[in-house]
Amino acid sequence: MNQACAHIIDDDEAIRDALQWLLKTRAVACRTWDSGEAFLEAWQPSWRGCIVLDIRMHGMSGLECFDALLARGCELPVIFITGHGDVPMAVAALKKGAFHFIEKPFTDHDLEDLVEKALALDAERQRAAANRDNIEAHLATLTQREREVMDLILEGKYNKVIADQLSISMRTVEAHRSRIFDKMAVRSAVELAQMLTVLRG
Amino acid sequence: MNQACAHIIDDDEAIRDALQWLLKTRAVACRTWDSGEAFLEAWQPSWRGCIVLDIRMHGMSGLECFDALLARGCELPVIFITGHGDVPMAVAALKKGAFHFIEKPFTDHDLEDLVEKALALDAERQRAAANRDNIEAHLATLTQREREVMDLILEGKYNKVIADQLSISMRTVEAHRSRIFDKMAVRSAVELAQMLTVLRG
DNA sequence: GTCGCCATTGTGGAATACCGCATACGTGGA
DNA sequence: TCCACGTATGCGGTATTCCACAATGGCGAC
Repeated sequence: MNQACAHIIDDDEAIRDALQWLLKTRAVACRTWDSGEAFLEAWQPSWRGCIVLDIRMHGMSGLECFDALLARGCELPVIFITGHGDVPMAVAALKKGAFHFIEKPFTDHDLEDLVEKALALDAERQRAAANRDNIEAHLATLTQREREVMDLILEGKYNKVIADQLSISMRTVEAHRSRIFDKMAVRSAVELAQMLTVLRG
Repeated sequence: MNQACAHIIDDDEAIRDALQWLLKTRAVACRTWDSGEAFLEAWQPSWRGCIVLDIRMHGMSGLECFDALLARGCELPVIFITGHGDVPMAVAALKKGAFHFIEKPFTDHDLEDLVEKALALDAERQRAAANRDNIEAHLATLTQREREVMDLILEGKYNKVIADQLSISMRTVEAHRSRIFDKMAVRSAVELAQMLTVLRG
């Protein structure tokens, strides 16, 4: 399930099948869901790809499903499909972060194009997230004390000042500093600073 | 003209007057324009505030005006106003970066609220831009050579390595380094790195 | 209990950064 | 022409970093 995959959520089986067939001919992996509830129950944060979400469904609407996903931290690009145009709805969805909002009828090409772009966006986001995860994994190996020392290093303070501030000896600060650079796989405080501003910026 | 100001662009004088009156009662400074062309000719990059832009106008349409503004680097939040709902148009405008897309009829409160939020967004952007401008102003005082040395410092290299790479002596690198810190108003390479990652991140 | 991890401190020395002062050359403007 | 500025270099001294090695006490896991 770590494969990028277009999730088609629609309560109309005929449409699910049609979309799935369309995307499969374009070599896009698909998975279909017959309701927002079903998708929400199954969804895992590690999933990649995008979501094609029908607005009007029995039970939970597409918009409700979207809201629930956002609340759970799902960042998959969402392409909304709707039968009848509604500008305020489209505006609200996009301002909340939806990827696109398209009205029926649309051409095969329209949807293929949208799905491809959504998948590309997600791939790009995943690359950025992988960077952050990697840095955070390094950070996680630091002990509490090492993190305190690191914070002070990142303020550009001398070991001497850090030692005073933490009421420990300079030697200890040096030992921490050395281990920090080692664990974070950097050679200088400058590299460390750049690494972490990527994380926070 | 450095005052935040809501620019109302509409070829219907009655609407211009109505919107202007509405916003003025809310203590929002306004300026009105009877065409996209007129606004485009007058617009200056230093202007702050937001734009309320009618879609359908004689001559240049609101969307054309928007495209032209984007091409010129205008980043003012744009609130589109349209008489007849058109989802694809709204989606396209928002994906290009428009702030909002609202259909007539709307209530006074709707527009007041949108304009206030757009102004707040612009104010926030201006704060961030002021930061960047400040840093760039410092950067601009650096000589060519100093910038080269700075780039190498930001790669975490020792003065010795920098000297080798630029085929100059370590002493000279030290001199540059000192002036760089002085001009950039920082005390350490770490601060410099953080300053510049803010600029680039 | 023993082992490993963490925080702590220490020694001593080599490498590097940081600072003020002085000098020199070329270029462009007053 | 003289002055300001950017670039480049050097000296001497102090502060700081970086490194390898060694050691102690606390704490949780096996």
